[in-house]
Amino acid sequence: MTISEASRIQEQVDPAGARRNRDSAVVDAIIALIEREGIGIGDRLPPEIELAERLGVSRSSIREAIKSWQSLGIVTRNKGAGTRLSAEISSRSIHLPLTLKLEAESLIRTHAVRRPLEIEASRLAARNASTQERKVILARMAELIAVFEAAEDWRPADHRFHAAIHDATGNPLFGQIIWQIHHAFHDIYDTPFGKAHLGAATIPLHRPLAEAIAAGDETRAAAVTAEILDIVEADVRREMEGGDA
Amino acid sequence: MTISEASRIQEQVDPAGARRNRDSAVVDAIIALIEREGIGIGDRLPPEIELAERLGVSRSSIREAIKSWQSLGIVTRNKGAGTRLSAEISSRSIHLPLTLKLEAESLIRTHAVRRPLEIEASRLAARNASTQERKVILARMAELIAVFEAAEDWRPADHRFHAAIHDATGNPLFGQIIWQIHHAFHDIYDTPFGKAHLGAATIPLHRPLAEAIAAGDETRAAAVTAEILDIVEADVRREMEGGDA
DNA sequence: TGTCAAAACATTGTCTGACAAAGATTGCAT
DNA sequence: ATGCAATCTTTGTCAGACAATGTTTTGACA
Repeated sequence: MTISEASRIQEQVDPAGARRNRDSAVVDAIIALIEREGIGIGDRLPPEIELAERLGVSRSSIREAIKSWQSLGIVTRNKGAGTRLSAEISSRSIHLPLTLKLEAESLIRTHAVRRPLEIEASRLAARNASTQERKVILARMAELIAVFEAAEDWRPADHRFHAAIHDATGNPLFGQIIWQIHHAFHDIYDTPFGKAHLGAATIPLHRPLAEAIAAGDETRAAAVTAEILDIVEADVRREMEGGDA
Repeated sequence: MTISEASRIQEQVDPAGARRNRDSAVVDAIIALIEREGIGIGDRLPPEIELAERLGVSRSSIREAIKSWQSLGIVTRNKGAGTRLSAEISSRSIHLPLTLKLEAESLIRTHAVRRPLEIEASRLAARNASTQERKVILARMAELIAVFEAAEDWRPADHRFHAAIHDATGNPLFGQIIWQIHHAFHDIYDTPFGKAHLGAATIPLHRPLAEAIAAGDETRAAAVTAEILDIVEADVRREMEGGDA
């Protein structure tokens, strides 16, 4: 028995363990393969035909398994280009799909959820950030303000700044949830309400926020974050009314 | 042209509007069909073959479209029995798939996210609840304490109590997100850490919480909620260390 | 006539094979 | 080297078949 034969057998979908439907077994087998080969975010998965051969199932089954990952945002597929991993996945990943109804109120409601999360994230970052992470936050703040004053599009820099705060909480869930909430809406309106850059008035406030976190002042970090979010919410409400009228 | 022919044409997937991939077009077409036929939660969808014929695409395409709904928890499929809608879906639904990594820290991390959401929910409930909703919260609290003092399983009553608070926020997202987070973990450990009823010590605190919300005292509602969550978190940490040792 | 088991049917699950569409790569001419 | 065309690779869609498993109907029997 050659090595490749042995590995092929090891890779095959376990038919005995398929007390659930085969689909779960295929998903598990692909996850195991991903872990074994060390495929990370941005890397390509093997093509469907190869997966089908190695796992001993048909291409349809592979497609259906990967299809579910696509809708969960774990992979992106492109004709001719292959399938790439866009989020971490492992046997210990779980997925909680939220379905919510998009209505006039949705943006405000989403904001109401984001608000306590962002405030808590700022507080935790002020408490838990390492020296290195505090430096990164200050640096991102400097970049953001520079871009803003140059009158360029400051939103990418804004995202990087807030991502640095989320990283510094020591709890990746904050970043994930906030990012996904943002992402879900970004999918729908590319720029919400046309070209309005909501929250531009908050940019100067990002300096005291960064400084409060860097100084470990939880209370002040939370207060400034609340202030920023209030301004953004006011902007959103104004745009909504303006759009309706 | 017969009526059935006309409706068939009306139903067909619009090939011109398929600037995105066809899959989105198929999904949109099925959603339109669901809305037109008034299919609600628990109802059966037409069989795949019929959908394929009516929408003018192959059964594989139908399957892949519905597959993505399955992974999002919108439908459940059963061999021989058909496909049933298990969540509301409309052209105005959006889906927020969260993927999180399950590790030793997960329960604590999840709790850290739940904490600000629950506190904010209590605050909003105290501010926004209608008279009727305040009555419901008090009633649920009374039930909970009765069950607890009878030494029965109080967790269902606990869920109903907190669900009443979430309902009273006026923002369904709080209830959805908290419930789904809870549900995701419930899927994995049926009872976390065996039969331990974490947070039993918090039940007496539910009375002042309900009363604070009923009285509209935001500050006190938030404070009591924080106290409850602190006790639960301490319980979780104790169990985790006990389990490791 | 009522009940229960078996047969027929309906519906999703999987497989095979084929071609289309579009990105990636290669090789050639300049 | 560069640009362009041909070729290859990979995902997307289609068609048809059979398997697996609920659901409904039928029919025998008490």
